[in-house]
Amino acid sequence: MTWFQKNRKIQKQVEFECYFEESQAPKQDKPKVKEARRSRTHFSRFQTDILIEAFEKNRFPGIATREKLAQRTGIPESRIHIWFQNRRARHPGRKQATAQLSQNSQCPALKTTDQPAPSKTLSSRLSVTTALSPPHTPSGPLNLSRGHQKQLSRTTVLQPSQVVQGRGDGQNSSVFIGHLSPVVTPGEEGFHTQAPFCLQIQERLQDPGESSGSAVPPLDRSTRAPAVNQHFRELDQKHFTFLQHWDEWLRSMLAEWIPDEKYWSPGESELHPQQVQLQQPASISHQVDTTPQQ
DNA sequence: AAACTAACCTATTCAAGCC
DNA sequence: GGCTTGAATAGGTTAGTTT
Repeated sequence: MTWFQKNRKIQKQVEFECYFEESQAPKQDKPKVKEARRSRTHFSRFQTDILIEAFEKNRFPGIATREKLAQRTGIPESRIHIWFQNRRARHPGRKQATAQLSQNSQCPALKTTDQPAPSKTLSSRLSVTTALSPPHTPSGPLNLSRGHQKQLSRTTVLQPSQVVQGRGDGQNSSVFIGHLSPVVTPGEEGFHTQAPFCLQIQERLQDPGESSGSAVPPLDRSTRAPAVNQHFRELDQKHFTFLQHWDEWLRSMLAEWIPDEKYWSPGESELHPQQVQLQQPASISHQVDTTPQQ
């Protein structure tokens, strides 16, 4: 499908370029037959139920899951892919992400099952998300000296879906996928980070490369407070140490990038409660201490 | 390193089929 | 005719491969 899409695009371009030449030349009878649409697929109740069940578990199934679903339902994988695309578009969840973000100034990396699919609007906003290696990755510590600025300066504007879910094609292999995400928005006096930072943790799933619509609760400010999220208490010591190192590292990087502390410091006074309160998916809310540590 | 490619995404639109 | 929803398209991304 991708191949044909691209070739149609190229073909159109060629046709456009040749347009004037052809208009001069005698017309040849070359009827451009557009192939008929694929006939509408009718899903049975049984098939739909399976797909809906899968959708509720995971809005972004990877190829492995799609193929399993294809086997279970007898529907071609390509149709399942389309079905999930349409479903995501038409069942975005309770709230609109963009509205939510603009109102609550939340990190774009935050997304839960109940939140809508990430929108293009979001990526077109001035949302700068940096995806960086952690200071102590499972493969070893990261050298944070100034001599390694190249790595630090690698700033990428990511599609929210990629921030949140990673790739759906099985290419994420790390246990934790973290993103430092200061949401930078143009303000009257320059640029402002709207939240200190958000850290998205994604646990290894049954299919290691696969993403899930249900995000693990983000590391919020409470990780710096005595009342540590229950969720993180449950992490083993190794992972927790890793997170602590990361937290420190992120703040050191912020201090370096944005020397003016008022733009990123988690100082209590600058933050509006709305900016601190983090959304928790209903399914895990019982595990997490969501009380803002004001 | 740059170009290319595959796979993925969202947003939008078209259109079949049901009521 | 309106609504739901599968299919198609446009335009974007990342990551892996090739040149």
